Amino acid sequence: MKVSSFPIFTLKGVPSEAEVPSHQLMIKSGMIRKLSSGQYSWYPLGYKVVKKIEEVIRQELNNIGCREILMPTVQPAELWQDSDRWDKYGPELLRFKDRNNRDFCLGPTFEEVITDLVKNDVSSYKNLPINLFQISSKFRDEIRPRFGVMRAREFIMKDAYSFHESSICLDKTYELYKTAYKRIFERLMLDYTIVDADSGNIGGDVSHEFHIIADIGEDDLLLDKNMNGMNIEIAKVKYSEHDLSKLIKKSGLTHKKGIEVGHIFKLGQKYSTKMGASVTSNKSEVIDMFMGCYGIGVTRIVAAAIEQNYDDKGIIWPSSLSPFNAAIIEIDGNKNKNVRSLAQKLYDIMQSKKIDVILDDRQVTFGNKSKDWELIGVPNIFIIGKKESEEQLITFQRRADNKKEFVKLDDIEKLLEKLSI
RNA sequence: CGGGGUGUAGCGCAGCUUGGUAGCGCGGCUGGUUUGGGACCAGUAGGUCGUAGGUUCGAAUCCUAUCACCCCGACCA
Repeated sequence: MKVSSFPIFTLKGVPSEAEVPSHQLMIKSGMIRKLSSGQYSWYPLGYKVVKKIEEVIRQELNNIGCREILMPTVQPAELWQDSDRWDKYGPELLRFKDRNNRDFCLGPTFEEVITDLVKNDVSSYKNLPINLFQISSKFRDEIRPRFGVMRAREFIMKDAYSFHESSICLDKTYELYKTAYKRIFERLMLDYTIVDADSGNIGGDVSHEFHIIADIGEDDLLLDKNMNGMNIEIAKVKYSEHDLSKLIKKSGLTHKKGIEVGHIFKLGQKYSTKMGASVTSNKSEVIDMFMGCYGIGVTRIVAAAIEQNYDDKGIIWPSSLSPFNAAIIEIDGNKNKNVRSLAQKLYDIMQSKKIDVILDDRQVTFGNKSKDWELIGVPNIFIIGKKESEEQLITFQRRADNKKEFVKLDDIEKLLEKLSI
């Protein structure tokens, strides 16, 4: 792609409303713009990162037999009344009426809709287990939206649901998701940990949270040397205040801040019983289905990843998340034909190798382009100016350490292979 | 919802104390010179001063109400 057809909107300054690094950098690099409190539009640059995360999730869930669906964002109140959550969920459930005065809400989560969906089509144990997921916008009228997309009111979440005839089958599937989640966060190259958690509003008895460790995290975690542990919420329930501080001292637990990016629950029969989602077993018994649900905060991961990967110049994307694998900066390409043709040549080579590359063909000075791509955080930057074009060289800058080196054009394919981008 | 704070040009801000009809930097546009680290010169466009009401001859400035946004707490991916 070329910048002439891929608009980027970097800023020199940053709006005063952004406090944490990820929020500032996302605005400054032009990934997002605020529409209203907790609501953001995604420009191509930011949305590409979202898509990369979605694709990893999609692949790993498909690998465990989970299939993608899409459900409506606007949900009828009746379903929520069936599950008893219409009254229990609280004001973060945004409610409104349609023209016929019927009550609706914007979906913050989809247990009701999916249970209703599946119960109408599944009546035999022979159809189970079933695993379905969607990646879609959720709306929660948060008490206090914060830190940009970190805690937004409208956000993209992957939510998966499983249905079983027995708790044993649910247990097995739950472990399957846990493994898939580990693979997802490893592929995204993020520093994460898994903790025992409180299942909160969603319900159920067993749950684990996946956290990205970061100072601005909103959750308090107690972790041992192997980074295993629990959310402090759970610890408070399990132990008294006194026992807790004793336990922390004795077992050498450390207190870290985490950003919750994934949460898996064993729901059991909570929703199936309330909503009448049952199947007939091989012994002709009617059984309420056992359910699990499994969430990943897609847009939150974008912010969390930046919190773990930035310096004073900007974002430093892990290759798994970067909107582009490589950026080519041409210096004065509008006037210098040799520069332009060398840049085009490198661009063609990369395209033929299926490298996701952006060529900066704007009519701005080198300093502007350089600052922009360092800010945007593309891991591999290639610079072509007068010197390079005369000597058939390319300057290669690695964003991680900003070191530059000359590479002969003849050696460029070797370099690209070495970088495996 | 409680506490704190901010609303003036696309962004960052000054002006408000002590009322006199809006300014600076960045950005934008035009022309020219530039292009290896956010260039320079000249010109130019852009503002219901968050909104409504009040006080006054006169309000960005004083008063009242209201809205929006940000930060600290309780909720969550």
